[in-house]
Amino acid sequence: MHSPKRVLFLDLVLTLFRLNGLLIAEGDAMTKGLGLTHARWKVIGAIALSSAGLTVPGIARVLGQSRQAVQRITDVMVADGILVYTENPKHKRSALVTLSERGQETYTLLREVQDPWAIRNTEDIPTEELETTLRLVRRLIKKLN
Amino acid sequence: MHSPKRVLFLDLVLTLFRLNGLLIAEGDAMTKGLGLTHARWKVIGAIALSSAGLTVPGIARVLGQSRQAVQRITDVMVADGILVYTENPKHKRSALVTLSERGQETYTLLREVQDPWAIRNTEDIPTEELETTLRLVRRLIKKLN
DNA sequence: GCCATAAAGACAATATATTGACAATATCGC
DNA sequence: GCGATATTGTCAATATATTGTCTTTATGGC
Repeated sequence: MHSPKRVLFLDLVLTLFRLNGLLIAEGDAMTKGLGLTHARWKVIGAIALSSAGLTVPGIARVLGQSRQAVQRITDVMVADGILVYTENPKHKRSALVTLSERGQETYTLLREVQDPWAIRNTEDIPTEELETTLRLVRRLIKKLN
Repeated sequence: MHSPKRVLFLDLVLTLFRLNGLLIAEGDAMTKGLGLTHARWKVIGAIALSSAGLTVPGIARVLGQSRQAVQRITDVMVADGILVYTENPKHKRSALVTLSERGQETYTLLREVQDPWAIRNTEDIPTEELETTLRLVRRLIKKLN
């Protein structure tokens, strides 16, 4: 059982855990001035990146967490006036979660720190490598579903 | 600011969050019979994969979390007889965290489910792609440090 | 060796996430 | 349409993680 891919894979998994933690810490540091926590900017980011519109369980699937955890944070964010539950034409019970006007302003501010950060982090990385990685990550996700 | 790499990167970050969650869920399902939780098998995995030996803050760095969170779980695992704090020749105060005899047995059982899983998940993925991804992930980690 | 700076353990407060369970409602194959 | 199955919202208990703070000790440059 000395498959080199086995070790490579387990190493990758561990390294992904680490990157995950660092990304969250980085995001929190970056958004400190905006009154956001990672639980919040993750939700905002997921909504913003989705073209179709997302329900609470949909956000949970995209973020890889339990729908209950997402429900909790979206409820708070709706109460805070950042998000709005809007009617879902495709599902009578499960509302679409959208950005309120204030939420959009917050997202604009988020983009102002996030965009330069994203560009800074990728300027010396070939597009091709980013694509390969994204493809592989998606492939792994498909296996785990 | 229509850098395609920007969108690619943000998409990657979100996708990594998702994979992270799925990996944890998968690991928990896989280790259910061993009485392990993800907080525990992550620590065991980190120790096992490190050749040098790790301290509590060292494990925290590898896993990308706070040293306090790791301290908490290692304290519990030492109390449970899975881990042992052993003297650290390189640092007088910060003990090395090692597997007890029972911890090693647990690790053996862990390997028995983990190895087939790792092989199964990579059998149709070229080694080269795994290496590219691991390299890119490491590169991002370095930037975020 | 000395000293400024960094690292580590410890404790507490709080935030976030998982898990399990239940009722209500959608969805989809037929 | 109908009915089995899956999904969703909700509530509660618990586990896990972050953050802030303080004290104690290492570490590394001089």
